[in-house]
Amino acid sequence: MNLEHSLRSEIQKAITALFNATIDQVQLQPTNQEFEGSHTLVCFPLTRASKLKPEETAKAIGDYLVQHSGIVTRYNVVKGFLNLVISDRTWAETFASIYANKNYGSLPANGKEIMVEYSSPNTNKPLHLGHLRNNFLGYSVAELYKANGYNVHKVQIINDRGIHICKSMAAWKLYGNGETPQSSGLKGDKLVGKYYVEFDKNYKAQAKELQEKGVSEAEAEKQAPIMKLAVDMLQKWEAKDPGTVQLWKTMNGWVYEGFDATYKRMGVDFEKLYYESDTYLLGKEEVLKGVEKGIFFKKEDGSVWVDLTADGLDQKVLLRSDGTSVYMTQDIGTAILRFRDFPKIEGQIYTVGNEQEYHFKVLFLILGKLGYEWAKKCYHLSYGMVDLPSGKMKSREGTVVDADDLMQEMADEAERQTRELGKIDELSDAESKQLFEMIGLGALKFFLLKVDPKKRMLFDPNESIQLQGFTGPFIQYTHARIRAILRKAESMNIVSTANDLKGLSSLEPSEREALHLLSLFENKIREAAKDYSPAVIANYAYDLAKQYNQFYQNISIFNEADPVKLKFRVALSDSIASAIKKSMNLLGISVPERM
RNA sequence: GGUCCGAUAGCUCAACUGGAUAGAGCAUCAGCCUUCUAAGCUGACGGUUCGGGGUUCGAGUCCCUGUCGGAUCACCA
Repeated sequence: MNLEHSLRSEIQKAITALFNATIDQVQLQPTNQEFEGSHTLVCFPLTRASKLKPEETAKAIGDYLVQHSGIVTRYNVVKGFLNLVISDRTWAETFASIYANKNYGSLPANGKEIMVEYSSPNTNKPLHLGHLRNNFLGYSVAELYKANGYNVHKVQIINDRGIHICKSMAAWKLYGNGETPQSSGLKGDKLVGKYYVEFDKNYKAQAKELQEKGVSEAEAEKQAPIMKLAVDMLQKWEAKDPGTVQLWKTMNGWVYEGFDATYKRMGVDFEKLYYESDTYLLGKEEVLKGVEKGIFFKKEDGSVWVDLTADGLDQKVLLRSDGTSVYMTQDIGTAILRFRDFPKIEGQIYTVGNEQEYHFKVLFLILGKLGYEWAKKCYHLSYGMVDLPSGKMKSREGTVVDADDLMQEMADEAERQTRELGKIDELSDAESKQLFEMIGLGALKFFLLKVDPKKRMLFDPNESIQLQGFTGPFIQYTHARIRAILRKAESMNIVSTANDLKGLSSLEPSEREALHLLSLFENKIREAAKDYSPAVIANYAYDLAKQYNQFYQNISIFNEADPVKLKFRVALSDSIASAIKKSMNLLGISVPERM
């Protein structure tokens, strides 16, 4: 039984009976704290049907509901707002049905499939803070769709080819002396990243030197020997030169090993990986087909373009005059390949930063022009940049926050603060370590996910390691607290069944509030997926935990003499712990048994 | 310059998509551990929702306009 549905239908009945009208949009909202009640009907829009003043309309509906619905016990009217008080018996029934439903918080399978792309790094540099937001977001949105009944495929596209990786390769060849992750003790992605920096340093020095000799800036940038080497390697790679391909494979291999370790610690996973080196040729084919069909056009120099002026955009290049593909070409190929691999998906969600909004607008238009119906179901989950207190992250200024380092710092800080509180003496070393990791990552993920994804956000390191207030650890702590209650109940052999709870006669305000929040869980799961926003769940989990703590503070569970109330309180605690756990799991965060 | 985002308490963020006296956390101050975990709870302080017009029963939310930030408009990815 869904309380809100029942209430809405009772209100409809009342409107029909009283005013002989049907209203498609019943405006129901939570009641403000200062008034009695939980649900409020906004009556202003109903005055046209009722032909009464808002207050009179509210009163009429209120009276009707009290007399006929069996849900509402009393009401009050403030201006045009009808504040409804739900009977405790109804609350008890609502809770009994939630408690009996083991799958509460997961909607039934809907037979639909969807694909979520996230992460999608370049292979020349280690992952950083921006990737963390991307990964946590993508992972969470995928989990949200699962909870909404979808079959979800998590994928990424790895940008494994192009000039960027050739730069690392060139620098390694020149200065590497055969260094490997094994010989250096460096993580593979870090090692390759080191040579990317090395490239940049030498490149700049060489270009500067040339300029001092009187070469123009543009020319110097082309003439720098290390750049020539990188470009040469790119051409050799495209020509499948064995030595170059071998080095490319080796260095990318190092990067993947490094990434795997980072992904593992982040707790994200992928069903299938796509590599641009595999998809760019397909994209090229599709573009050439498009030229034949007259969807795209070729210029005299041989370059291929799409004309999007009719859509209010520009002309956009799809193949260079030398016939090589650009970023867009690859993305066309990747998209098509994915729908071949997973024919049942209805669409794709691309988790990519908002600096690429224009790119995806163009991509979806092109796919539509190529005749793919599913282009309409492709969505760019565009998220804002992560700024530091000092401003944007800039690799040149060394302000990039490394993903591995950050996760380690969070775990260390969690350890420091946990030890200081001294509550975990009975845990083994291994358990403790696991707990620090859970808390540190929980804090980090929650910090990055609690903000609306669309908005740019500020990452303040000092604030992110906070474990009090609106944070992941606060919620984890609440869960651990409830688990302690449940362990005690178990040891006292207190077992609650949905049937026991029907005899419940009255509720305390804090119980009613907690129960009300609990009843909103599935709505929140729908809303979060619809808006592609884990922040909805983060806020919900926080509200729920906060409300539980208030209940916990006000009411002593085990001092209750009435056995039905005692059982109810244990059962309510159980259901809330479970909702907290599921919510946090939707964010990719685990919750501990004790902390 | 064109297009698209954003601006809410000292700071970081909410506000159920047009509803009531705009809410949390942090910070500051004052209370609460003999009780189920004080990573908690209660209270105080804190607002011209960037400025100016408009739409209507009602605007932080919609429209116009100005200011300030950001992104984007490559034969880069």
